[in-house]
Amino acid sequence: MPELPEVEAVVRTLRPLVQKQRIRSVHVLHPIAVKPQSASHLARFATDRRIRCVTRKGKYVLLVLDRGLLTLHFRLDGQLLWFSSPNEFLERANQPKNGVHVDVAFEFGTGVLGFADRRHFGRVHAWESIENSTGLSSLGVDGLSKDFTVARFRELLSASVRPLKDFLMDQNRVAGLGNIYSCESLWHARLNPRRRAGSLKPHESRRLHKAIVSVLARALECCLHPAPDFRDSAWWFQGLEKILRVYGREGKPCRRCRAPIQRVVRGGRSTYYCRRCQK
DNA sequence: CCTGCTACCTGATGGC
DNA sequence: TGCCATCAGGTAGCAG
Repeated sequence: MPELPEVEAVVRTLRPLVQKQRIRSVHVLHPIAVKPQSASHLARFATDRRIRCVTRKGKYVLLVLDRGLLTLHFRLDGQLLWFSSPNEFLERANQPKNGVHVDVAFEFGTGVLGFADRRHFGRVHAWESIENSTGLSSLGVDGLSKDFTVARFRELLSASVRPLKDFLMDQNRVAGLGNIYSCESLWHARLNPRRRAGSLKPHESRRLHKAIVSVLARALECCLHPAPDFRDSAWWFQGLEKILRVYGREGKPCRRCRAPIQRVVRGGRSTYYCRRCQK
């Protein structure tokens, strides 16, 4: 459940389920999901704590407790599941027949929240404070926040010599963009992914800022309708493909100028762009 | 400090 | 059908 809009939609769905609830118990079924922390640390930390609020920073979900906080990160394939009772959880989770996969579960008075990721990339961590988490504390300005202004964005761009694509993927500059929405933003802004961040003219950085904001807002709208369904393990965001203009369209005509879309690979990640109209 | 590369895992898909 | 290669929406950790 990767990029910022998807995570935001998850947070909004999760909030009414667990906010103000007390965590009765914690079950770590696959300890790899809490690495490099330990199952006992997470259990000790979270058991009997109340969730003060559910929020988000970049692609991290934050469960702020009455003391400390938990972070959930879905990486590539993680998702949340909701079971209406401990009984339902026991019957459905990690059963050999038709079982849904669960790595970590939090039991509440109203139901059980499962964190699932069969690929075991996703993580659940416990922290005394945000500052204690290197990943969290170094995050840049959130792409959906009010602090993401053109002026701030220009400052960040001018301080970097990296290619725009790498710059946008760097969570420590602007937090929340991943591979898909980086490609999409660059396409909307008509900018070549290889351009150096610091080389943008003022009108170009304004264009890119506007593109990022609108791409994220549009995707979020899409992610909220319909809202995530944690009861259905097969559920996934619908209709995102119809808002994508360039991602995944290698060889197909650019929706602006009809030139074929290029795919280039770096570090195992694909970048899609139009050679003709992204300069 | 910055940058670039690899490891971490599993499942789906497509070519032969 | 089976086998193999490739691909997947991400980040931490490391070397240079």
